[in-house]
Amino acid sequence: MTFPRGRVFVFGDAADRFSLHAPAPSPINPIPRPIPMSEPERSEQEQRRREERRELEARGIDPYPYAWDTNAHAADILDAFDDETHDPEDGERMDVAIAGRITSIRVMGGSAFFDIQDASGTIQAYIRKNDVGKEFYEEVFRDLLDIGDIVGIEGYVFRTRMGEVTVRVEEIKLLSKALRPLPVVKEAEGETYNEVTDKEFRYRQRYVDLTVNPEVRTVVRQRAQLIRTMRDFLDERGYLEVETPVLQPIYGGAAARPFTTHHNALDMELYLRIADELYLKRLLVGGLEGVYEIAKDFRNEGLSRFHNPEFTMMELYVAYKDYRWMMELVEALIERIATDLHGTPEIEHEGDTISFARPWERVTFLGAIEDQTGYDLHGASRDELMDVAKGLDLDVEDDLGAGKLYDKIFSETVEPTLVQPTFVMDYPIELSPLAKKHREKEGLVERFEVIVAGREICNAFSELNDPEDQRARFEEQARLRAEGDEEATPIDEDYLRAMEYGMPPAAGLGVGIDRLTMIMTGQASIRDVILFPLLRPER
RNA sequence: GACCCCGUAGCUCAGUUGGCAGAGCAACGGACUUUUAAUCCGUGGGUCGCAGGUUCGAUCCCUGCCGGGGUCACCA
Repeated sequence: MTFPRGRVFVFGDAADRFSLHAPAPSPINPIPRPIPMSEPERSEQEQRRREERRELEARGIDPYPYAWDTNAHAADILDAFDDETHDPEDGERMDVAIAGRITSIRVMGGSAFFDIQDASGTIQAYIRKNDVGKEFYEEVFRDLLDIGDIVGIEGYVFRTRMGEVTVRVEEIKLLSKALRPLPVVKEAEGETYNEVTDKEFRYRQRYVDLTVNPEVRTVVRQRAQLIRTMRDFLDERGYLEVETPVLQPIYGGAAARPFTTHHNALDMELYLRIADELYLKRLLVGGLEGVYEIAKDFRNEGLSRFHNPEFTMMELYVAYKDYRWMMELVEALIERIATDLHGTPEIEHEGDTISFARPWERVTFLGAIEDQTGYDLHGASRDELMDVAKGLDLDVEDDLGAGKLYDKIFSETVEPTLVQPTFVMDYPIELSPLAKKHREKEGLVERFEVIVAGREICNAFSELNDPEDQRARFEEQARLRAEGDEEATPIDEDYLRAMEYGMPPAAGLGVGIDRLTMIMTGQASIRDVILFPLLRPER
């Protein structure tokens, strides 16, 4: 605990800008300014609220006190009297202490109704001049408290003439004075008025969005529950949650361009991880058998409603299993997540009913392409793939390799058609430098993706554990890289060294948490499931 | 990266074929002691995203820029 050395009295806005104790900036050691020189002019309402704050202080009321004890949340109180005939004043009086933000005030002379929003929801409060005193009611409550302020109230529960469960205020304490006006959103008969809809406003000022658009909180909670269910599911099976490096000297595990950064003391370039895969599989070498990680990956790519440069991935690796076993696990995992969130494995998504009930349909990569296009691409050469792509009128650049061509053909012709969860199995080897060769089919690997609503949400394979094959695959990647494929991964010698000690056969899985959350919560944009999506800086 | 759309009060939005910038809510003053988008009377509030250009005059027309959204490209 530290105390300010001296109190700086503030008479006007100018005094807010600099502490009297701040050392003068020097060219050698510039002092970062907490508030820019050209502070924007304050609106009438902002000035007004600052005046109210000073008036509160002049009256000896701390506008930012330290704590307030509560014994309930709004939803608890409403739940306790959800029966419309049950009068809270029948029987024992229910005393409550709650805290939250004032979202509406309706003054009617000597009494007033106001709404308090807390984490659980909103409840109405009722305050009377006679209960709290004329001076406090008129000069503090009515004149100095505003919509947006955070308060604590104590009182008892009753039901109004209109039947609304309400807290009769016996004590009210300001807990935080809001110096900016909160947008006021009103609702009646299913209509919402003055709803804050501006996407930029909502993403940049998510704190306001969360207050004025309660459905955002629902998505936040559902995302948390989705991750909790996933973690429970994995823990129940005995898999160990681990953490691997974000800062990596060599990146790998996916086809993507990385972010670079620099470590000063070691004077070395580092990459932010694009996947967890190579480190998690090192742990299989170490004998951990079943490991998973839920973490952020970073890919230096464009933004869209499906792409945020940092995103959350769950990766799981289980020793002695293969991709067929992993399919069963994925079905069980996703079905449980859907059921936990919605009470049923069926969800509504963009007009479709999607059922995650097991078992899901299984198709093969090349089989699905043949069904959609009529082309059998088994054993096709790069040039043949190019001809097919052009025959399908796809927009392809002339220098694309076989892997990219397969990917292009598949994602253009097959992916959009897969609405119900579908396993797509057995990918061309060119697309999958870390997956084990198919035990029967030449030129393919044992890999599957799960496509739902036309989007990939999982990627998994029987993990390649033959160090010599792995080296050959890396060398192929290096060749692609030399040819200009910036997403081809570099050779990771330490990873090969680990594998040379012997990695057990294993099944691996990656699940994109953001995209899974989009589907499970019905959100059309990844920015609606990420609290603070990357935006260009404000100016 | 390309193309299309958008940016007006704290919020939601009108608007000006180029001529003093509007409404509802919010705010402020007043009335009202169980309201329900509370109501009633009154008042104030704007760099019309930014910078140029055209024009007697630009929020409006033109150009560039900034920010956002969408589609495409790339990607998971």
